[in-house]
This record gives sequence, structure tokens and C-alpha cells, in this order.
Amino acid sequence: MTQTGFFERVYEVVKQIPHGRATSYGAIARFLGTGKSARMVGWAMNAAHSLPDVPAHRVVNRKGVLTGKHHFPGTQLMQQLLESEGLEVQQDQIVDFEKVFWDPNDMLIGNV
DNA sequence: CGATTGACCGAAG
DNA sequence: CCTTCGGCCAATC
Repeated sequence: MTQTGFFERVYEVVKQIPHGRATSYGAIARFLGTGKSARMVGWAMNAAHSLPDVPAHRVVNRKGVLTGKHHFPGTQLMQQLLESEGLEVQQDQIVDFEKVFWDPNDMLIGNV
């Protein structure tokens, strides 16, 4: 373990996302310190396909748009998953995203 | 090993 | 609103 790789860190963060919340790639990237390399988070998600504990559907882009829904099986699966968690999704975009937005740092704050 | 791509972000035109 | 560019890093071709 050790020195958790970049991907593992992303997984850990994504797995900590509270139920009914969502975060953005950039937020995670920034939290990990990668900041500008938010793309790597996206790549991590791609690899996360094998991980059952990585709710990629809770990870959206900065605007709260379900950019990665195309990577999910089906067509509305991602949206349905979010709606299943009490979120509102319209036109591939999370409603009141700023209200459901969960910052990884909040995880630390709540732990204190 | 070089070039391309990718579930992004932000700024600029 | 749309396109272009820079950045950052890893995986793939």
C-alpha cells in the first residue's frame, strides 16, 4: 500500500462520497494535489470499472453534467442511479449541483 | 519510444 | 454558444 497510487487515492475519495451527494473530477484532483490533472481522475474512473465500490455516477464534471454517462451501460443508468439517491437530474445535468456538491475536504472536516 | 487520446478545467476569442 | 489552446499525467496505439 502503501503509498497509494493515484488511482487508489481517487477510489478512496469517491468511495467516501456520501449517499445522495456528488462531486467533480476537478475537486478530487485538487484534493489529491494533482489540481490541473483532473483528466487523470477521469482515467482513474475508467479503470474503476472493475471496482464495485467506486460509484463513478457520483462523479461529474464541474457543471454537474453527467459527462461520463456515455461510459455506463444503458443510456440513463447514471441518471437513474443519481435519482435513486435522491438527486435531481435533468438534461444530463444535476439540479442544484452546488447544493449536493460534496467536497472531499468535507470528509476531513467531518472526521475531526 | 513518439504520437494520440481521455469520464477535465479554465481562460480567451 | 462554440471552438481553440494550454496544462497535466497515464494508458494505448
